[in-house]
Amino acid sequence: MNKTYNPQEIEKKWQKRWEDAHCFEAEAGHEKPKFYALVEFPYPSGSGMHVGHIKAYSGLEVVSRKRRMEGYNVLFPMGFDSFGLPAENYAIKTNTHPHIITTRNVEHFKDQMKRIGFSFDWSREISTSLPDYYKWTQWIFLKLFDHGLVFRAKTLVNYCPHCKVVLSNEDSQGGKCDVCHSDVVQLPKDVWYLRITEYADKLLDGLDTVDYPDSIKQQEVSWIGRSTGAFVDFALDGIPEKLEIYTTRCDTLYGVTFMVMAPEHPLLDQYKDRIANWGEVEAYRAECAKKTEFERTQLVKDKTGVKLAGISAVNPVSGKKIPVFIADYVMMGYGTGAIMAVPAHDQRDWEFARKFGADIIPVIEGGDIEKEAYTGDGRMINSDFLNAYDNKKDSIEAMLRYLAEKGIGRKGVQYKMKDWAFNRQRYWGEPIPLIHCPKCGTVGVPYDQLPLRLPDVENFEPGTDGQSPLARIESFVNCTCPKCGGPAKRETDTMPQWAGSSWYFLRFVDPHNDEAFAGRDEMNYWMPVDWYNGGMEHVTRHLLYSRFWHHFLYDIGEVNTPEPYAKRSYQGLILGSDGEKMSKSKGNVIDPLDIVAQYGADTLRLYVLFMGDYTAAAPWNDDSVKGCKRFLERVWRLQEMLLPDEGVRPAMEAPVNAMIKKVSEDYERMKYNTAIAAMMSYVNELYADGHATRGEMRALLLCLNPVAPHISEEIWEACGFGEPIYRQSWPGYDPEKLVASEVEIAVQIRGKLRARIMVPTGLTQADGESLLENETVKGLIGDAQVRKVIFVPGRLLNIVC
RNA sequence: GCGGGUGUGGCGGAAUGGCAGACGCGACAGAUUUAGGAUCUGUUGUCACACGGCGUAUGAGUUCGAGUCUCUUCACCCGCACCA
Repeated sequence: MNKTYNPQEIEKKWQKRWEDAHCFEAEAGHEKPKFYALVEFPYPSGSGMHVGHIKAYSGLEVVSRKRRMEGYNVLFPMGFDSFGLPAENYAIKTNTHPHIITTRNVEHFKDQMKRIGFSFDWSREISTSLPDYYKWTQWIFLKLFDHGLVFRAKTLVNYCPHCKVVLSNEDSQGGKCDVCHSDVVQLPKDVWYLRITEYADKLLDGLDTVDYPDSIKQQEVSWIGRSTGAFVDFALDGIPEKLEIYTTRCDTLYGVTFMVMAPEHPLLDQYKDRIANWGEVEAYRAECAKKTEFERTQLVKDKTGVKLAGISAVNPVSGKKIPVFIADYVMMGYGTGAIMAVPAHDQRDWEFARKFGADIIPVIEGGDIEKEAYTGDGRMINSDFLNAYDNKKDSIEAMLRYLAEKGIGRKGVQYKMKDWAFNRQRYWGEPIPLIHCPKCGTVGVPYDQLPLRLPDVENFEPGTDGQSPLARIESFVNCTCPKCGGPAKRETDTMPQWAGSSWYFLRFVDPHNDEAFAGRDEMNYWMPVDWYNGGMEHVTRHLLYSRFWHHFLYDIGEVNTPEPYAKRSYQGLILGSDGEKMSKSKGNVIDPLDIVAQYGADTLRLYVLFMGDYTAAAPWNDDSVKGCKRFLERVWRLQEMLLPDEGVRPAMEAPVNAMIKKVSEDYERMKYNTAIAAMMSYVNELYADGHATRGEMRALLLCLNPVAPHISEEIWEACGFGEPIYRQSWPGYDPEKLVASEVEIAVQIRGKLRARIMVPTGLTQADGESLLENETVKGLIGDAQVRKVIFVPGRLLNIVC
């Protein structure tokens, strides 16, 4: 060994070896225990990989390499989520087909991933934009359609004027478009939905059966937002229809002093000739429509509204006539779009009542309703038969019974989550396989005609009329109805970005199957995914959507488990060196391939795992990258200190075993930073000694391999340790040899540190008293009376005197 | 407003209720070097010459012992949000 460490050279060499040996491909047999590790496949953007991708993949990369060495059959696949708006926008700009752009980007990404040395199974690569793949996306969609989970409705939708597409609720969080971040507007539109709300309870209950961090579970729970309450019918004066409202506090019905309807409530249009001040209503509506979602929910503290003239409602329990308002603090998208207002016990109603001069009648004892609404619990008052109850649980139950008896109300459940607006008025997505027949209505494309291929177009520009570019292709649009054979037209919307990723993990288990999305045997063996790592930003999008699809496939008997992922984890962001989120505009973006060119892939991998707690955000630091390179160079130079002994010297037994234990455990806990620190400490000990035996070196290289596979393989080979590390077993440790024969413990007097003494290993709690004979300890106690001795073996001796 | 989280040296960060600051960066010193760089060795929370004292956002509490557990206050981050 007289070479210096040259990462560029050895990394290329080992990447080729691994590829030629096919050593990271999952084995076809099903005898071994399996381990399915999944990381979120990327959208192949033109700018290539981001350091965030490296961190996201490196975590399970380490676990996968370790599990292979432990004898598992490991599936660690990679593919590309290749349909999507950025490629299409770029296509419009450069007038190049998105397929060409996507193919180029995929090749670029793949090349980059290989240069990092990730141990992905490339034989199972998939791309969601390829017909072989999206055939099955369409197939699952048709199954959803067949089971009544696809519907079309004209409602207010989230629309991005910049991208010219309808967005789902999940894609417009905070009133911003998920793709371009511009303000989303509400428009009435006729679009396709998937009935995800039908699965709300299953998605909630399923969380109890999986191993996800609490932060993720909580976020899903609050996004689904289940609430239980009651629907109550209010009669309206002079209108034959009842006004149905939703409330979680039906026991406060006696305190209802007015009603509020959302400005968009359909009943208004239906009976507009009975509304004396219709002009005022229309003006208010126009004003509301102008506000963005953001203004309507965040900035507007002042309640606004219009009282409907000529209309009043009747409180169904008290029989009192009460006024009806429209106000934009009531949303059409939640509950029934109308509420019963109880100003004494709801702050929003209270504010509205104050401004519009409505009565405030307390029905729960407590608080001071002159100052604010009282939302706490207490005895019911002014409420007839409910006055007998002193807590809301009982009073709600009593009222529910009453409402049911009288037939004016019923128990109900509401979710914040809305049905999934499932459409894009764009080109680069899966064509929705539905046909509109004037005679038969909406008909699914027959399964044997899948895939319904995306036709070539000349112009990818979305239509100004809100229609997809597909609508301009007559040969695509015009077809015959599969039912009646008559002339019909194809649906021209495409599926949203999240369609292809909602089931991709299933395709990985059997990617070349052309009979089914995946074979039963393969699914029974590989599913569920044992460990899925990805970004926190996907919790209320991809994670929710894919769980929904999987629950559905389970219900129709197509997959073997309801939940797709047994365990989920996430990684923290890598921030720029200025502590800000990396972005091109801030100029703080780090290109991972620059780091590879300068320091090597092993240094990059080591750094992203060492930089801090894996789940926490941490800023990039160039100097720390150098420190990681320095560590690898120290490992490299250990070759100069090598002793011919194949074993481990007695003095090194404890450090070797302790390192193996720490690394083994910490890799599994995603505590990569402390695992690496343990290896650094171990190397420091070898340097302090000035020597390392071959046995001591072997242990280090095996432990280091999952993080820095190239350098460890290279040194392994140079030392002549035999078969490459990818064929070796993970090292075990001997618990007996974890600590040396003597150990230093702390001596405390009343909890204050006073001295450190060496004691033999293996003392038990009972030996504590005997330590009082130690000279150092005797000196500390002096003449004092020992009242209590606390001895924690291996750690400390605390004497109370 | 609701939910979740975080707060430890100059910096990134370690610590099953048991020696706070592992490991790394940076800094300082020494060795080597014509010099710089690289490398190796040492020092590096803070006050103090020292003995020792003080230190994990804040104030209290539990305990032989608290960064860790309980309560208080403050600050910051993330998610949701007129959700009836």
